[in-house]
Amino acid sequence: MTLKDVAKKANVSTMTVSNVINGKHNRVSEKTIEKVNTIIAECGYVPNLNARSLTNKVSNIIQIIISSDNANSDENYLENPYISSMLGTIEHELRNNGYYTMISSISNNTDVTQMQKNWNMDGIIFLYPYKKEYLSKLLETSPCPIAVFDSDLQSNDIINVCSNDEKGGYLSTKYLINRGHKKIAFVADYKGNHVLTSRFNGYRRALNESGISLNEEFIYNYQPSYQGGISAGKKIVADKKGITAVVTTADICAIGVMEGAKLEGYRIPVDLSVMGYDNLSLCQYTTPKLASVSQNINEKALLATRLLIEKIKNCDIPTNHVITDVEIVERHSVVSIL
Amino acid sequence: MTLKDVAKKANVSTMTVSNVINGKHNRVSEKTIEKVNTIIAECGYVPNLNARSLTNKVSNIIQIIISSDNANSDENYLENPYISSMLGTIEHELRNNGYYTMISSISNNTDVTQMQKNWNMDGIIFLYPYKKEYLSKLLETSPCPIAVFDSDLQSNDIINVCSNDEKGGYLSTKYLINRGHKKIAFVADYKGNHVLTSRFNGYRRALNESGISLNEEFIYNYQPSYQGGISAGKKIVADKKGITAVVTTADICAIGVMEGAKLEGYRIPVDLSVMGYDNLSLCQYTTPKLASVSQNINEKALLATRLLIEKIKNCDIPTNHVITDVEIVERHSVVSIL
DNA sequence: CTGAAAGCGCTTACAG
DNA sequence: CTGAAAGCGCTTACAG
Repeated sequence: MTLKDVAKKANVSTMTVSNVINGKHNRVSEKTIEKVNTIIAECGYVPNLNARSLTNKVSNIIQIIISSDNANSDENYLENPYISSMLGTIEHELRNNGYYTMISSISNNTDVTQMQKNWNMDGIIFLYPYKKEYLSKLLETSPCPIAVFDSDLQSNDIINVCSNDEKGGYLSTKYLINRGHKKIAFVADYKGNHVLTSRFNGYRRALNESGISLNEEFIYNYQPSYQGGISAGKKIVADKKGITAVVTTADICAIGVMEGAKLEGYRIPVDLSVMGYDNLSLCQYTTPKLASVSQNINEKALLATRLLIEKIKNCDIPTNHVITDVEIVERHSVVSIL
Repeated sequence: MTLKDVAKKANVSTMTVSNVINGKHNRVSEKTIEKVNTIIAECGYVPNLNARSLTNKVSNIIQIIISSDNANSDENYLENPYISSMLGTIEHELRNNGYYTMISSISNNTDVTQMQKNWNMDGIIFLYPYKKEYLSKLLETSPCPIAVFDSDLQSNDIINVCSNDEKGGYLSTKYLINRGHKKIAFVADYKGNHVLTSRFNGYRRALNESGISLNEEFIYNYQPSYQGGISAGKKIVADKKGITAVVTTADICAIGVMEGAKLEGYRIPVDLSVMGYDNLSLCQYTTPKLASVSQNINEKALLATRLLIEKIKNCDIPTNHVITDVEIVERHSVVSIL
């Protein structure tokens, strides 16, 4: 069943059917519109979007790229709740705006342009911060708008929705200081990662502001993963430096820290207060429930999607760079020692 | 840059370029192949798949439908780790086989055929068990193979990968019985849901087999959600029926049961042993770590994807219906009272 | 081994 | 308000 078939049944030209379908009602008489619509409904005619894309050079498909600068391409990135939650929000918003969502989790630095050209994608959203160099190279040749999250690339040609990471680190640390903690550890190998470095800078600012001098010994250079957290937690107990609280950069790492410290005999939060980061739903299921910094993931995803759609439609948007706010979510993993 | 442009540069016909691209090397001389390939590489030519789909009536796009028979369409289904983990595995396998993945989370019983026709999708995978009636209606008109998980629809026209739910309920219950438990609760409003009913049947069989008679009072008809679990946990403590262990049908519910029982003063697992279901990564982060029934989600996803691909290519596959195995994953939420 | 013709299903631009 | 022509970029089927 094609346009032509419908046209034949309605005794009109294909153009008339096309105009009815595309709502160009000023070009067709009321009577014809009705006749054509009846036939369309009867036959269950559905337009072939491949053909439409071919003529229009516009596909209404948005490509979502999931990956990391991690070498391991066999990882299932969607098992990361941060990623999958974003994807869900983005897909929902795209669909509500008449766009189709194609996803592809690619290995490091694959050529995205190829797939973009394959399908005439209208836009691309990267679900992970990519290396600056990679993105800027991509930008040069990309025929469609691109959105990304938390990138350190400074460019007016890319939509970049960032979280206020410095503030996140600051609030997390401040929250502990306000409850009497002075010996506060920071767990993350932040060097070389601008997101983690920003969070570290917030940690430093909060200490500074309260007249607590930064102690290099309180910085634990472990990966912000569960295993990294466990190692850090154990080390913190073993070190016996009088640390009473920990700032982390990931919930999963904070959970590891609690686990590691428990394994060495600490009680949480009595002996050690712990702050997470991301406020994943996970936080409610641990014992004690984990206090965390919320990134408002859904807001980030929505903002990026809406800006992308606007840019596709108008080419021009007021701003490409947005910084979203963060906030503390209180739970039971922190104790006041005032 | 189109086929035509490449052809012009190479001084050959578009057909020759097309044959080179599609690897029909018996139709082109070695020399021509080389010449064409050089030019393709130079210009970075990428075929337009919209055009190809239009002629071939084959798009290489697989549609993944995410939804539930739940009315609430605003829910972010990808926040369900079971769903997102499956999606990740499926996308990975599709990509490795040259297929493109389009996702759409739709509200209840939307007409999927329309989108299928729109893009000439080669196949459809449903990430949630749909109502029998809906699926069988869809099957009648679908022009492409369909795969689904855990459906109660009996049909040879649909790929249906099911978990052995009866065995899951059985193993879970048996595991508790083997550790001396006799008063074992079952938490889930299983009636009307064939998956949960199968698990309940397994629970009943295990009891039967051990000469423990089924006590209707030990069946707690709560939703297998966190909140449902909390309510059940509280009720179990309040009821004072001497229940020492709980079989659930979802990890999240089991976590709720632990929480509810704790809130009423029980210690877990000393006062109450709890079994989860699904073996989500969540299980490792609770206190105590949650013993669970593993569904081998990745295996299910892989099986369905591979069968679908085979069916697309060959039209004929040995079997449409596969039942995957389940197994117990031991952790610390169960104590032996022998 | 090579290529001219016709067509996939749609839309733009134009003529009436 | 209506429609015949041409084209989007590719491939199948055929002729040489």
